[in-house]
Amino acid sequence: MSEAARPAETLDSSVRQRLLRAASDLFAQKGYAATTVREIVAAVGVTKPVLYYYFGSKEGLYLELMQSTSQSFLKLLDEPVPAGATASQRIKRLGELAFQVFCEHLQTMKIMHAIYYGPPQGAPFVDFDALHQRFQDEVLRLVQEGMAGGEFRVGDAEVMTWALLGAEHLAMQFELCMPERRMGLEGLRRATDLVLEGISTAKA
Amino acid sequence: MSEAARPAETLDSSVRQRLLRAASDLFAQKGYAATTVREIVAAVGVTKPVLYYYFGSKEGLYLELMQSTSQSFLKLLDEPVPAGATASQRIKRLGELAFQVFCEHLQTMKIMHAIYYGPPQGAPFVDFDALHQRFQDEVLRLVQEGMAGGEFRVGDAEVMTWALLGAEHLAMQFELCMPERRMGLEGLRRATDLVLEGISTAKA
DNA sequence: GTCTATAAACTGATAGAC
DNA sequence: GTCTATCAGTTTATAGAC
Repeated sequence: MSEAARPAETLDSSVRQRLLRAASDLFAQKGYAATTVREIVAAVGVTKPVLYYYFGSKEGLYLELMQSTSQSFLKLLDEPVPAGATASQRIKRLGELAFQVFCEHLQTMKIMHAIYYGPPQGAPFVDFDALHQRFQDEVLRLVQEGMAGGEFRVGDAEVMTWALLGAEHLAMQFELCMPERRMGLEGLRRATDLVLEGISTAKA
Repeated sequence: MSEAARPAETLDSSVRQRLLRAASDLFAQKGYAATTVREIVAAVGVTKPVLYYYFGSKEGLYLELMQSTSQSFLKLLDEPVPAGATASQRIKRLGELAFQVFCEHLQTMKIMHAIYYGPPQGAPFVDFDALHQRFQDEVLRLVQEGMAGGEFRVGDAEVMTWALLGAEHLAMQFELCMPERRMGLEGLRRATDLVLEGISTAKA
């Protein structure tokens, strides 16, 4: 509708976007249950019906946050890879893109982690495991591909996947909880390279 | 007093221990804030004053759980290593012991993660970062030791540490959230070996 | 001291005017 | 699209009986 016709700048500062932003900040800081609809709308400077107009409910707003972030990750899996890329390059590319999406949605990732590791807080169920599994499967597939193509040493592809995902998860956790000592994209690259060198047939 | 003189079996099933166990189960399942003192004592079959006698408060009980688990981890850092052990062997040993402690205190670790990643829930502050940092520092030290001794390739010891810790963290996260697909101690060993082989000068 | 009954406050959510 | 006004359900606090 008219919303789609707006320039991008207007969209980013739209009430809808500002509500999403305020909610993600508050949910991340205080938790889903402890954050009230009143606080969210007050932070944006609008009234409650505006929130219900856009999202139907507090749960709807939460789900919008979760699903939009999940979609950003899932999109990475369907993106076309550069022609002629090696398995190593594809693994690195996927890992880096996922890390960037993670950083762009840092507040939402904080909420996800809090719900995932902690009590549900009354928030509607979201299948975080499935998302994680999709990614793990894709990395496993890429490792098996590289192994079949002679790029990686013959071995247990699952163990190699664990080593690769471990670096990824650690980089994400640092970003979330210890930003002052974070690995950053560059640290993730170097740790991933280290693992990839270890499983590669070619010697650096 | 008399408590110290009791045989170990009696200690494990003492009211104090049963309170700790019940509290860790409830905190892990429902969160610290949502768990009432009433529920804890009801689960053990005692009255509230019993809890206040042993721990002073709900906070005191919580801190006892956190500190006893933290101590189990910190003890690993001070334990004497087998004479003549290589850096690889020391790293593997530390990682495996830490993983075992993690599994033994699984419920408490669940609480730690919930507090660490989520809202404080009114729980008293515990410096989880410091504990994590102590471990990371120790692994880094061992990597540097191995590098100085020619056991590991010359490179960025911090990056190597990240790769090693990544596998450890992933194994712990699986144990916590996806026990049905867990790496287990054996998976951790193999992933750690993979990384260690990659940074070793000796070829397997 | 402990329990129950009730009141006050706050929650997510809605109706209807503009 | 946004507002004012208000809903019903829940939690929280407290007063008062036991």
